[in-house]
Amino acid sequence: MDKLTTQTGRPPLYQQVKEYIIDKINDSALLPGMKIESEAELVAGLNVSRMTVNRALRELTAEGRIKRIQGRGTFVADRKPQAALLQISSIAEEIRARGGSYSCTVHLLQEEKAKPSVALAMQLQPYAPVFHSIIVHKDHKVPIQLGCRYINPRIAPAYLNQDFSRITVSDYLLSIAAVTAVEHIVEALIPDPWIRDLLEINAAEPCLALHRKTWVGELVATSSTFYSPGSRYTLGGKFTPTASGSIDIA
Amino acid sequence: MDKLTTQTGRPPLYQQVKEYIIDKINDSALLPGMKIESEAELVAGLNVSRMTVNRALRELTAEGRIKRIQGRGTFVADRKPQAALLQISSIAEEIRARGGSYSCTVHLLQEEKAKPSVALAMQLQPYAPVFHSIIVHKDHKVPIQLGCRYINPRIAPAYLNQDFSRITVSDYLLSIAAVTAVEHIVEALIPDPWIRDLLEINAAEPCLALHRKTWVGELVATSSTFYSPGSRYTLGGKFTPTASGSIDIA
DNA sequence: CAGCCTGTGTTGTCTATACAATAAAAAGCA
DNA sequence: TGCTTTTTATTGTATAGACAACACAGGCTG
Repeated sequence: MDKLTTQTGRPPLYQQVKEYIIDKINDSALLPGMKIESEAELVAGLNVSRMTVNRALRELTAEGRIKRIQGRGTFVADRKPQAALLQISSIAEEIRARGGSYSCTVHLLQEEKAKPSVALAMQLQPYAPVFHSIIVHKDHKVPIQLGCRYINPRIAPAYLNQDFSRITVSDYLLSIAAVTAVEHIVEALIPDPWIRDLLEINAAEPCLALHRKTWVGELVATSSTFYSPGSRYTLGGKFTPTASGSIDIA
Repeated sequence: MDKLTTQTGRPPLYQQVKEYIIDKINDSALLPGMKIESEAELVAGLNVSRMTVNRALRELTAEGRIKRIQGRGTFVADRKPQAALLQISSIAEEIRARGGSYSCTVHLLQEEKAKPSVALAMQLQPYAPVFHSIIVHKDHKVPIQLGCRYINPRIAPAYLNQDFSRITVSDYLLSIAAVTAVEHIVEALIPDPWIRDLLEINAAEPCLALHRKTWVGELVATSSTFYSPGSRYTLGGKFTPTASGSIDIA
Protein backbone atom coordinates (compact mmCIF):
# COMPACT_ATOMS: atom_id res chain seq x y z
CA MET A 1 0.00 0.00 0.00
CA ASP A 2 1.74 3.15 -1.19
CA LYS A 3 1.38 6.27 0.88
CA LEU A 4 -0.81 8.93 -0.71
CA THR A 5 0.27 12.55 -1.05
CA THR A 6 -1.50 15.79 -1.80
CA GLN A 7 0.30 17.47 -4.66
CA THR A 8 -0.89 20.06 -7.14
CA GLY A 9 -2.40 18.40 -10.19
CA ARG A 10 -3.44 15.34 -8.22
CA PRO A 11 -7.03 14.70 -7.14
CA PRO A 12 -7.84 15.34 -3.48
CA LEU A 13 -6.82 12.72 -0.97
CA TYR A 14 -10.30 11.34 -0.29
CA GLN A 15 -10.65 10.83 -4.03
CA GLN A 16 -7.37 8.96 -4.16
CA VAL A 17 -8.55 6.74 -1.33
CA LYS A 18 -11.77 6.04 -3.25
CA GLU A 19 -9.79 5.15 -6.36
CA TYR A 20 -7.54 2.86 -4.34
CA ILE A 21 -10.58 0.89 -3.16
CA ILE A 22 -12.35 0.95 -6.53
CA ASP A 23 -9.24 -0.30 -8.29
CA LYS A 24 -8.98 -3.22 -5.88
CA ILE A 25 -12.62 -4.12 -6.52
CA ASN A 26 -12.31 -3.78 -10.29
CA ASP A 27 -9.15 -5.87 -10.33
CA SER A 28 -11.11 -8.63 -8.56
CA ALA A 29 -8.65 -8.44 -5.70
CA LEU A 30 -11.79 -7.81 -3.65
CA LEU A 31 -14.90 -9.81 -4.49
CA PRO A 32 -18.48 -9.03 -3.44
CA GLY A 33 -19.00 -9.85 0.20
CA MET A 34 -15.32 -9.76 1.11
CA LYS A 35 -14.11 -7.64 3.99
CA ILE A 36 -12.14 -4.49 3.24
CA GLU A 37 -9.34 -3.13 5.37
CA SER A 38 -10.64 -1.24 8.37
CA GLU A 39 -10.42 2.54 8.58
CA ALA A 40 -7.53 2.25 11.00
CA GLU A 41 -5.59 0.02 8.62
CA LEU A 42 -6.21 2.38 5.71
CA VAL A 43 -5.12 5.33 7.84
CA ALA A 44 -1.84 3.58 8.64
CA GLY A 45 -1.29 2.19 5.17
CA LEU A 46 -2.18 5.26 3.12
CA ASN A 47 -0.83 7.89 5.50
CA VAL A 48 -4.01 9.97 5.69
CA SER A 49 -6.24 10.99 8.55
CA ARG A 50 -9.21 8.93 9.61
CA MET A 51 -11.76 11.56 8.60
CA THR A 52 -10.38 11.45 5.07
CA VAL A 53 -10.70 7.67 4.94
CA ASN A 54 -14.11 7.95 6.53
CA ARG A 55 -15.31 10.39 3.88
CA ALA A 56 -14.02 8.17 1.08
CA LEU A 57 -15.76 5.10 2.49
CA ARG A 58 -18.95 7.04 3.21
CA GLU A 59 -19.16 8.23 -0.38
CA LEU A 60 -18.45 4.76 -1.73
CA THR A 61 -21.30 3.53 0.44
CA ALA A 62 -23.64 6.15 -1.01
CA GLU A 63 -22.51 5.09 -4.47
CA GLY A 64 -23.41 1.49 -3.70
CA ARG A 65 -19.91 0.10 -4.10
CA ILE A 66 -19.39 -1.01 -0.51
CA LYS A 67 -21.48 -1.82 2.53
CA ARG A 68 -20.51 -0.74 6.04
CA ILE A 69 -21.75 -2.35 9.24
CA GLN A 70 -21.06 -0.57 12.48
CA GLY A 71 -19.11 -2.79 14.82
CA ARG A 72 -18.22 -5.34 12.12
CA GLY A 73 -16.44 -3.71 9.24
CA THR A 74 -16.61 -2.69 5.61
CA PHE A 75 -17.50 -5.13 2.83
CA VAL A 76 -17.65 -5.10 -0.94
CA ALA A 77 -21.26 -4.63 -2.03
CA ASP A 78 -23.08 -6.99 -4.33
CA ARG A 79 -23.43 -5.63 -7.80
CA LYS A 80 -26.74 -3.82 -8.07
CA PRO A 81 -28.83 -3.96 -11.19
CA GLN A 82 -28.29 -0.86 -13.26
CA ALA A 83 -31.36 -1.28 -15.37
CA ALA A 84 -34.89 -2.34 -14.68
CA LEU A 85 -37.63 -3.84 -16.70
CA LEU A 86 -39.56 -0.72 -17.30
CA GLN A 87 -39.74 2.90 -16.40
CA ILE A 88 -41.90 5.12 -18.48
CA SER A 89 -43.55 8.48 -18.34
CA SER A 90 -45.59 10.54 -20.72
CA ILE A 91 -44.31 12.77 -23.46
CA ALA A 92 -46.33 15.64 -22.06
CA GLU A 93 -44.33 15.61 -18.85
CA GLU A 94 -41.11 15.08 -20.70
CA ILE A 95 -41.79 18.13 -22.82
CA ARG A 96 -41.98 20.40 -19.81
CA ALA A 97 -39.25 18.66 -17.84
CA ARG A 98 -36.91 19.42 -20.71
CA GLY A 99 -38.02 23.00 -20.94
CA GLY A 100 -40.15 22.67 -24.00
CA SER A 101 -37.37 21.48 -26.26
CA TYR A 102 -39.84 19.16 -27.93
CA SER A 103 -42.03 20.98 -30.37
CA CYS A 104 -45.40 19.63 -29.36
CA THR A 105 -48.62 21.27 -28.26
CA VAL A 106 -51.20 19.99 -25.81
CA HIS A 107 -54.89 20.06 -26.63
CA LEU A 108 -57.49 19.38 -23.97
CA LEU A 109 -60.54 17.52 -25.17
CA GLN A 110 -64.15 18.32 -24.36
CA GLU A 111 -65.42 16.04 -21.65
CA GLU A 112 -68.18 14.79 -23.91
CA LYS A 113 -65.54 13.00 -25.92
CA ALA A 114 -64.46 11.11 -22.86
CA LYS A 115 -64.99 7.42 -23.22
CA PRO A 116 -63.56 4.79 -20.94
CA SER A 117 -60.86 2.70 -22.48
CA VAL A 118 -61.27 -1.04 -22.29
CA ALA A 119 -58.10 -1.50 -20.29
CA LEU A 120 -59.17 0.96 -17.61
CA ALA A 121 -62.85 0.22 -17.37
CA MET A 122 -62.53 -2.62 -14.92
CA GLN A 123 -60.34 -0.70 -12.46
CA LEU A 124 -61.82 2.75 -12.58
CA GLN A 125 -65.58 2.62 -12.43
CA PRO A 126 -65.77 4.62 -9.19
CA TYR A 127 -63.46 7.31 -10.47
CA ALA A 128 -65.91 9.36 -12.40
CA PRO A 129 -64.15 12.55 -13.54
CA VAL A 130 -62.48 11.95 -16.85
CA PHE A 131 -59.87 14.16 -18.34
CA HIS A 132 -58.58 13.65 -21.83
CA SER A 133 -55.81 15.41 -23.69
CA ILE A 134 -54.05 14.98 -26.98
CA ILE A 135 -50.58 16.08 -27.95
CA VAL A 136 -49.85 17.13 -31.50
CA HIS A 137 -46.44 17.61 -33.07
CA LYS A 138 -45.99 21.29 -33.90
CA ASP A 139 -44.28 20.81 -37.22
CA HIS A 140 -45.80 17.61 -38.56
CA LYS A 141 -49.30 18.38 -37.27
CA VAL A 142 -49.77 14.72 -36.43
CA PRO A 143 -51.18 13.49 -33.11
CA ILE A 144 -48.53 11.84 -30.99
CA GLN A 145 -50.18 10.79 -27.77
CA LEU A 146 -53.59 10.57 -26.20
CA GLY A 147 -53.96 10.73 -22.44
CA CYS A 148 -57.00 9.54 -20.51
CA ARG A 149 -57.14 10.24 -16.80
CA TYR A 150 -59.58 9.06 -14.20
CA ILE A 151 -59.57 10.91 -10.93
CA ASN A 152 -60.71 10.05 -7.45
CA PRO A 153 -63.81 12.26 -6.86
CA ARG A 154 -62.54 13.22 -3.43
CA ILE A 155 -59.91 15.46 -5.01
CA ALA A 156 -61.57 16.00 -8.36
CA PRO A 157 -62.92 19.57 -8.07
CA ALA A 158 -59.57 21.19 -7.42
CA TYR A 159 -57.97 18.91 -9.93
CA LEU A 160 -60.21 19.85 -12.81
CA ASN A 161 -59.68 23.55 -12.21
CA GLN A 162 -56.00 23.27 -12.96
CA ASP A 163 -54.59 24.42 -16.27
CA PHE A 164 -52.82 21.28 -17.37
CA SER A 165 -51.49 22.89 -20.47
CA ARG A 166 -49.19 24.76 -18.08
CA ILE A 167 -48.62 22.37 -15.16
CA THR A 168 -48.05 18.65 -15.43
CA VAL A 169 -50.32 16.20 -13.69
CA SER A 170 -47.38 14.77 -11.78
CA ASP A 171 -46.34 18.18 -10.54
CA TYR A 172 -49.87 18.94 -9.44
CA LEU A 173 -50.26 15.69 -7.54
CA LEU A 174 -46.89 16.23 -5.89
CA SER A 175 -47.86 19.76 -4.89
CA ILE A 176 -51.08 18.83 -3.11
CA ALA A 177 -49.83 15.73 -1.33
CA ALA A 178 -46.95 13.33 -1.05
CA VAL A 179 -47.40 10.68 -3.70
CA THR A 180 -46.84 7.38 -1.96
CA ALA A 181 -46.69 5.05 -4.92
CA VAL A 182 -46.78 5.02 -8.68
CA GLU A 183 -47.20 1.95 -10.85
CA HIS A 184 -46.54 1.77 -14.55
CA ILE A 185 -47.73 -0.94 -16.90
CA VAL A 186 -46.96 -0.97 -20.58
CA GLU A 187 -48.67 -2.99 -23.29
CA ALA A 188 -49.08 -3.24 -27.02
CA LEU A 189 -52.64 -3.31 -28.29
CA ILE A 190 -54.96 -2.71 -31.19
CA PRO A 191 -56.67 0.51 -30.16
CA ASP A 192 -60.43 0.98 -29.92
CA PRO A 193 -62.09 2.87 -32.78
CA TRP A 194 -62.45 6.12 -30.85
CA ILE A 195 -58.74 6.08 -30.03
CA ARG A 196 -57.91 5.29 -33.65
CA ASP A 197 -60.01 8.25 -34.63
CA LEU A 198 -58.25 10.68 -32.32
CA LEU A 199 -54.76 9.44 -33.08
CA GLU A 200 -55.49 9.02 -36.80
CA ILE A 201 -54.45 5.38 -36.74
CA ASN A 202 -55.30 2.97 -39.52
CA ALA A 203 -57.35 -0.05 -38.60
CA ALA A 204 -55.34 -2.98 -37.24
CA GLU A 205 -52.31 -0.80 -36.56
CA PRO A 206 -50.82 -1.69 -33.18
CA CYS A 207 -50.28 1.03 -30.63
CA LEU A 208 -48.24 1.41 -27.46
CA ALA A 209 -50.14 2.04 -24.25
CA LEU A 210 -48.94 3.09 -20.84
CA HIS A 211 -51.20 2.66 -17.84
CA ARG A 212 -50.34 4.45 -14.64
CA LYS A 213 -51.79 4.35 -11.15
CA THR A 214 -50.95 6.94 -8.54
CA TRP A 215 -51.51 6.53 -4.83
CA VAL A 216 -51.62 9.16 -2.12
CA GLY A 217 -52.36 6.66 0.57
CA GLU A 218 -55.39 5.48 -1.38
CA LEU A 219 -55.62 5.28 -5.15
CA VAL A 220 -56.13 8.87 -6.30
CA ALA A 221 -55.60 8.77 -10.04
CA THR A 222 -55.15 6.44 -12.92
CA SER A 223 -54.25 7.23 -16.45
CA SER A 224 -53.80 5.54 -19.77
CA THR A 225 -51.61 7.04 -22.43
CA PHE A 226 -51.73 5.82 -26.00
CA TYR A 227 -48.76 6.51 -28.23
CA SER A 228 -49.23 6.88 -31.92
CA PRO A 229 -47.56 4.16 -33.96
CA GLY A 230 -44.97 5.51 -36.34
CA SER A 231 -43.52 7.59 -33.55
CA ARG A 232 -40.58 6.02 -31.79
CA TYR A 233 -39.69 7.06 -28.29
CA THR A 234 -36.14 6.86 -27.09
CA LEU A 235 -34.22 8.14 -24.12
CA GLY A 236 -30.97 7.43 -22.34
CA GLY A 237 -30.35 7.35 -18.64
CA LYS A 238 -29.62 5.29 -15.60
CA PHE A 239 -32.25 3.62 -13.51
CA THR A 240 -32.03 1.96 -10.14
CA PRO A 241 -35.14 0.10 -9.16
CA THR A 242 -36.45 0.87 -5.70
CA ALA A 243 -39.49 -1.34 -5.57
CA SER A 244 -40.10 -4.95 -6.44
CA GLY A 245 -41.55 -5.69 -9.82
CA SER A 246 -43.76 -8.39 -11.14
CA ILE A 247 -44.55 -10.23 -14.32
CA ASP A 248 -48.21 -11.04 -14.72
CA ILE A 249 -49.12 -13.79 -17.11
CA ALA A 250 -52.61 -13.28 -18.37
CA MET B 1 -32.90 29.90 13.70
CA ASP B 2 -33.12 27.57 16.69
CA LYS B 3 -29.94 26.04 17.93
CA LEU B 4 -29.66 22.32 17.25
CA THR B 5 -28.79 19.83 19.94
CA THR B 6 -27.63 16.23 19.94
CA GLN B 7 -29.91 14.25 22.20
CA THR B 8 -30.66 10.55 22.30
CA GLY B 9 -33.59 9.74 20.05
CA ARG B 10 -32.86 12.63 17.73
CA PRO B 11 -31.20 12.20 14.35
CA PRO B 12 -27.53 13.17 14.10
CA LEU B 13 -26.71 16.84 13.82
CA TYR B 14 -25.73 16.81 10.15
CA GLN B 15 -29.12 15.23 9.43
CA GLN B 16 -30.89 17.95 11.39
CA VAL B 17 -29.02 20.57 9.39
CA LYS B 18 -30.11 18.86 6.18
CA GLU B 19 -33.72 18.82 7.35
CA TYR B 20 -33.50 22.49 8.30
CA ILE B 21 -32.48 23.35 4.72
CA ILE B 22 -34.92 20.94 3.08
CA ASP B 23 -37.80 22.31 5.12
CA LYS B 24 -36.98 25.84 4.02
CA ILE B 25 -36.94 24.74 0.40
CA ASN B 26 -40.15 22.76 0.69
CA ASP B 27 -41.91 25.65 2.42
CA SER B 28 -40.97 27.82 -0.56
CA ALA B 29 -39.05 30.10 1.78
CA LEU B 30 -36.18 29.33 -0.58
CA LEU B 31 -36.90 29.19 -4.30
CA PRO B 32 -34.71 27.65 -7.01
CA GLY B 33 -31.70 29.85 -7.70
CA MET B 34 -31.87 31.72 -4.40
CA LYS B 35 -28.81 31.99 -2.19
CA ILE B 36 -28.70 29.99 1.01
CA GLU B 37 -27.03 31.13 4.23
CA SER B 38 -23.29 30.61 4.13
CA GLU B 39 -21.60 27.89 6.14
CA ALA B 40 -20.39 30.46 8.65
CA GLU B 41 -23.91 31.80 9.18
CA LEU B 42 -25.30 28.31 9.65
CA VAL B 43 -22.52 27.52 12.11
CA ALA B 44 -23.42 30.57 14.18
CA GLY B 45 -27.16 30.17 13.84
CA LEU B 46 -27.45 26.45 14.46
CA ASN B 47 -24.65 26.12 17.00
CA VAL B 48 -22.79 23.32 15.26
CA SER B 49 -19.28 23.05 13.91
CA ARG B 50 -18.43 23.97 10.36
CA MET B 51 -17.51 20.40 9.39
CA THR B 52 -21.00 19.31 10.37
CA VAL B 53 -22.59 22.02 8.25
CA ASN B 54 -20.16 21.21 5.46
CA ARG B 55 -21.15 17.55 5.50
CA ALA B 56 -24.85 18.41 5.42
CA LEU B 57 -24.42 20.76 2.48
CA ARG B 58 -22.13 18.33 0.66
CA GLU B 59 -24.72 15.56 0.91
CA LEU B 60 -27.52 17.87 -0.21
CA THR B 61 -25.35 18.72 -3.22
CA ALA B 62 -24.93 15.03 -4.04
CA GLU B 63 -28.69 14.62 -3.71
CA GLY B 64 -29.24 17.41 -6.21
CA ARG B 65 -31.11 19.70 -3.85
CA ILE B 66 -28.57 22.53 -3.77
CA LYS B 67 -25.69 23.80 -5.88
CA ARG B 68 -22.45 25.10 -4.38
CA ILE B 69 -19.98 27.39 -6.09
CA GLN B 70 -16.64 27.92 -4.47
CA GLY B 71 -16.09 31.56 -3.74
CA ARG B 72 -19.70 32.55 -4.33
CA GLY B 73 -22.00 30.59 -2.10
CA THR B 74 -24.70 27.95 -1.92
CA PHE B 75 -27.88 28.10 -3.98
CA VAL B 76 -31.12 26.19 -4.26
CA ALA B 77 -30.93 23.82 -7.22
CA ASP B 78 -33.41 23.80 -10.05
CA ARG B 79 -35.90 20.99 -9.80
CA LYS B 80 -34.68 18.05 -11.83
CA PRO B 81 -37.07 15.82 -13.74
CA GLN B 82 -37.81 12.72 -11.73
CA ALA B 83 -39.16 10.67 -14.57
CA ALA B 84 -38.15 10.06 -18.11
CA LEU B 85 -39.86 8.92 -21.17
CA LEU B 86 -38.56 5.45 -21.26
CA GLN B 87 -36.12 3.10 -19.63
CA ILE B 88 -36.45 -0.52 -20.34
CA SER B 89 -34.48 -3.72 -20.06
CA SER B 90 -35.12 -7.34 -20.77
CA ILE B 91 -36.83 -9.83 -18.53
CA ALA B 92 -33.84 -12.13 -18.84
CA GLU B 93 -31.62 -9.63 -17.13
CA GLU B 94 -34.26 -8.74 -14.62
CA ILE B 95 -34.59 -12.37 -13.64
CA ARG B 96 -30.95 -12.64 -12.68
CA ALA B 97 -30.68 -9.16 -11.22
CA ARG B 98 -33.39 -10.10 -8.78
CA GLY B 99 -31.76 -13.38 -7.89
CA GLY B 100 -33.97 -15.64 -9.91
CA SER B 101 -37.15 -14.69 -8.12
CA TYR B 102 -38.97 -14.92 -11.41
CA SER B 103 -39.72 -18.48 -12.36
CA CYS B 104 -38.58 -18.44 -15.95
CA THR B 105 -36.10 -20.52 -17.91
CA VAL B 106 -33.89 -19.45 -20.78
CA HIS B 107 -33.62 -21.53 -23.94
CA LEU B 108 -30.98 -20.78 -26.52
CA LEU B 109 -32.06 -21.36 -30.11
CA GLN B 110 -30.11 -23.09 -32.85
CA GLU B 111 -28.45 -20.61 -35.10
CA GLU B 112 -30.26 -22.01 -38.12
CA LYS B 113 -33.44 -20.50 -36.73
CA ALA B 114 -31.89 -17.09 -36.77
CA LYS B 115 -33.69 -14.75 -39.09
CA PRO B 116 -33.27 -11.02 -39.17
CA SER B 117 -36.18 -9.05 -37.88
CA VAL B 118 -37.53 -6.35 -40.13
CA ALA B 119 -36.79 -3.63 -37.62
CA LEU B 120 -33.15 -4.59 -37.31
CA ALA B 121 -32.33 -5.47 -40.87
CA MET B 122 -31.53 -1.96 -42.01
CA GLN B 123 -29.13 -1.20 -39.18
CA LEU B 124 -27.36 -4.47 -38.74
CA GLN B 125 -26.35 -5.98 -42.03
CA PRO B 126 -22.63 -5.92 -41.23
CA TYR B 127 -23.15 -7.54 -37.86
CA ALA B 128 -23.26 -11.14 -38.93
CA PRO B 129 -23.31 -13.32 -35.81
CA VAL B 130 -26.86 -13.81 -34.65
CA PHE B 131 -27.83 -15.11 -31.27
CA HIS B 132 -31.39 -15.93 -30.37
CA SER B 133 -32.92 -17.00 -27.09
CA ILE B 134 -36.38 -17.58 -25.78
CA ILE B 135 -37.62 -17.37 -22.22
CA VAL B 136 -40.40 -19.63 -21.03
CA HIS B 137 -42.41 -19.28 -17.85
CA LYS B 138 -41.66 -22.24 -15.59
CA ASP B 139 -45.17 -22.82 -14.35
CA HIS B 140 -47.33 -21.77 -17.27
CA LYS B 141 -45.00 -23.24 -19.91
CA VAL B 142 -45.73 -20.27 -22.17
CA PRO B 143 -43.05 -18.32 -24.01
CA ILE B 144 -42.61 -14.85 -22.56
CA GLN B 145 -39.89 -13.16 -24.52
CA LEU B 146 -37.78 -13.70 -27.59
CA GLY B 147 -34.37 -12.08 -27.84
CA CYS B 148 -32.47 -11.53 -31.08
CA ARG B 149 -28.93 -10.20 -30.91
CA TYR B 150 -26.61 -9.07 -33.62
CA ILE B 151 -22.98 -8.76 -32.68
CA ASN B 152 -20.07 -6.84 -34.12
CA PRO B 153 -17.80 -9.52 -35.67
CA ARG B 154 -14.74 -7.93 -34.13
CA ILE B 155 -15.75 -9.26 -30.73
CA ALA B 156 -17.98 -12.08 -31.86
CA PRO B 157 -15.80 -15.17 -31.26
CA ALA B 158 -15.39 -14.61 -27.54
CA TYR B 159 -18.98 -13.49 -27.30
CA LEU B 160 -20.45 -16.64 -28.77
CA ASN B 161 -18.43 -18.85 -26.42
CA GLN B 162 -20.15 -17.43 -23.37
CA ASP B 163 -22.85 -19.36 -21.57
CA PHE B 164 -25.63 -16.81 -21.63
CA SER B 165 -27.93 -19.04 -19.66
CA ARG B 166 -25.64 -18.21 -16.75
CA ILE B 167 -24.33 -14.69 -17.44
CA THR B 168 -26.34 -11.79 -18.81
CA VAL B 169 -25.34 -10.10 -22.01
CA SER B 170 -25.06 -6.78 -20.20
CA ASP B 171 -22.78 -8.24 -17.58
CA TYR B 172 -20.60 -9.76 -20.26
CA LEU B 173 -20.29 -6.55 -22.24
CA LEU B 174 -19.50 -4.65 -19.08
CA SER B 175 -16.84 -7.19 -18.12
CA ILE B 176 -14.88 -6.98 -21.37
CA ALA B 177 -15.03 -3.24 -21.87
CA ALA B 178 -16.57 -0.03 -20.62
CA VAL B 179 -19.92 0.38 -22.33
CA THR B 180 -20.00 3.97 -23.52
CA ALA B 181 -23.63 4.26 -24.52
CA VAL B 182 -26.86 2.31 -24.62
CA GLU B 183 -29.98 3.29 -26.50
CA HIS B 184 -33.41 1.82 -26.01
CA ILE B 185 -36.31 2.13 -28.37
CA VAL B 186 -39.70 0.62 -27.72
CA GLU B 187 -42.48 -0.02 -30.18
CA ALA B 188 -45.70 -1.89 -30.63
CA LEU B 189 -45.93 -4.04 -33.73
CA ILE B 190 -47.59 -6.96 -35.41
CA PRO B 191 -44.86 -9.60 -35.29
CA ASP B 192 -43.51 -11.44 -38.30
CA PRO B 193 -44.71 -15.02 -38.77
CA TRP B 194 -41.51 -16.62 -37.45
CA ILE B 195 -41.78 -14.56 -34.26
CA ARG B 196 -45.46 -15.45 -33.93
CA ASP B 197 -44.46 -19.07 -34.26
CA LEU B 198 -41.84 -18.93 -31.51
CA LEU B 199 -43.95 -16.86 -29.13
CA GLU B 200 -47.14 -18.76 -29.94
CA ILE B 201 -48.95 -15.58 -30.89
CA ASN B 202 -52.19 -15.57 -32.82
CA ALA B 203 -52.24 -13.75 -36.12
CA ALA B 204 -52.81 -10.00 -35.85
CA GLU B 205 -52.04 -9.95 -32.14
CA PRO B 206 -49.89 -6.93 -31.32
CA CYS B 207 -46.62 -7.43 -29.52
CA LEU B 208 -44.24 -5.21 -27.56
CA ALA B 209 -40.72 -4.88 -28.91
CA LEU B 210 -37.62 -3.38 -27.37
CA HIS B 211 -34.67 -2.52 -29.56
CA ARG B 212 -31.34 -1.85 -27.95
CA LYS B 213 -28.01 -0.65 -29.26
CA THR B 214 -24.82 -0.87 -27.25
CA TRP B 215 -21.67 1.10 -27.94
CA VAL B 216 -18.15 0.48 -26.73
CA GLY B 217 -16.76 3.40 -28.65
CA GLU B 218 -18.21 1.97 -31.84
CA LEU B 219 -21.48 0.08 -32.11
CA VAL B 220 -20.75 -3.41 -30.76
CA ALA B 221 -24.13 -5.00 -30.33
CA THR B 222 -27.78 -4.55 -31.09
CA SER B 223 -30.69 -6.58 -29.91
CA SER B 224 -34.41 -6.79 -30.33
CA THR B 225 -36.58 -8.31 -27.68
CA PHE B 226 -40.17 -9.27 -28.39
CA TYR B 227 -42.53 -9.60 -25.46
CA SER B 228 -45.44 -11.95 -25.63
CA PRO B 229 -48.82 -10.22 -25.57
CA GLY B 230 -50.93 -11.26 -22.64
CA SER B 231 -47.97 -10.74 -20.36
CA ARG B 232 -47.89 -7.40 -18.64
CA TYR B 233 -44.63 -5.97 -17.39
CA THR B 234 -44.56 -3.65 -14.45
CA LEU B 235 -41.93 -2.19 -12.19
CA GLY B 236 -41.50 0.68 -9.79
CA GLY B 237 -38.50 2.89 -9.38
CA LYS B 238 -36.96 6.28 -9.80
CA PHE B 239 -35.20 7.42 -12.90
CA THR B 240 -33.05 10.44 -13.55
CA PRO B 241 -32.24 10.95 -17.20
CA THR B 242 -28.60 11.59 -17.98
CA ALA B 243 -28.73 11.95 -21.73
CA SER B 244 -30.93 13.87 -24.06
CA GLY B 245 -33.75 12.03 -25.68
CA SER B 246 -35.57 12.39 -28.93
CA ILE B 247 -38.90 11.81 -30.50
CA ASP B 248 -38.72 10.57 -34.05
CA ILE B 249 -41.76 10.98 -36.19
CA ALA B 250 -41.79 8.37 -38.90
C1' DC C 1 -24.43 -25.54 30.88
C1' DA C 2 -26.91 -20.96 30.23
C1' DG C 3 -26.79 -16.36 30.95
C1' DC C 4 -24.39 -12.15 31.99
C1' DC C 5 -20.50 -9.05 31.89
C1' DT C 6 -16.52 -7.04 29.96
C1' DG C 7 -12.98 -5.99 26.77
C1' DT C 8 -11.72 -5.17 22.01
C1' DG C 9 -12.34 -3.84 17.38
C1' DT C 10 -15.07 -1.45 14.32
C1' DT C 11 -17.87 2.24 12.31
C1' DG C 12 -20.67 6.78 13.32
C1' DT C 13 -20.55 11.36 14.67
C1' DC C 14 -18.79 15.86 16.27
C1' DT C 15 -15.46 19.48 17.17
C1' DA C 16 -11.69 22.98 16.59
C1' DT C 17 -8.31 24.32 13.67
C1' DA C 18 -5.76 25.11 9.56
C1' DC C 19 -4.74 26.08 4.93
C1' DA C 20 -6.02 26.00 -0.17
C1' DA C 21 -8.86 27.54 -4.08
C1' DT C 22 -12.10 30.44 -6.11
C1' DA C 23 -15.00 34.59 -7.05
C1' DA C 24 -16.18 39.07 -6.38
C1' DA C 25 -15.63 43.45 -4.37
C1' DA C 26 -12.57 47.06 -2.91
C1' DA C 27 -8.47 49.58 -3.21
C1' DG C 28 -4.61 51.34 -5.60
C1' DC C 29 -2.51 53.32 -9.57
C1' DA C 30 -1.41 55.40 -14.10
C1' DT D 1 -11.40 56.50 -16.61
C1' DG D 2 -9.44 51.83 -17.13
C1' DC D 3 -6.44 48.45 -15.50
C1' DT D 4 -4.08 45.85 -11.86
C1' DT D 5 -3.54 44.46 -7.19
C1' DT D 6 -5.30 43.47 -2.79
C1' DT D 7 -8.67 42.25 0.32
C1' DT D 8 -12.66 39.75 1.74
C1' DA D 9 -16.11 36.21 1.62
C1' DT D 10 -16.98 31.75 0.51
C1' DT D 11 -16.45 26.92 -0.30
C1' DG D 12 -12.99 22.72 -0.55
C1' DT D 13 -9.97 19.82 1.76
C1' DA D 14 -7.22 17.82 5.51
C1' DT D 15 -5.94 16.81 10.33
C1' DA D 16 -5.98 15.28 15.32
C1' DG D 17 -8.65 14.19 18.86
C1' DA D 18 -12.71 12.68 21.28
C1' DC D 19 -16.72 10.09 22.44
C1' DA D 20 -20.85 7.21 21.05
C1' DA D 21 -22.90 3.02 19.16
C1' DC D 22 -22.59 -1.49 17.80
C1' DA D 23 -20.93 -6.49 17.15
C1' DC D 24 -18.49 -10.11 18.73
C1' DA D 25 -15.54 -13.08 21.36
C1' DG D 26 -14.00 -14.56 25.67
C1' DG D 27 -14.37 -14.92 30.48
C1' DC D 28 -17.14 -15.02 34.69
C1' DT D 29 -20.93 -16.57 37.56
C1' DG D 30 -24.84 -19.03 39.08
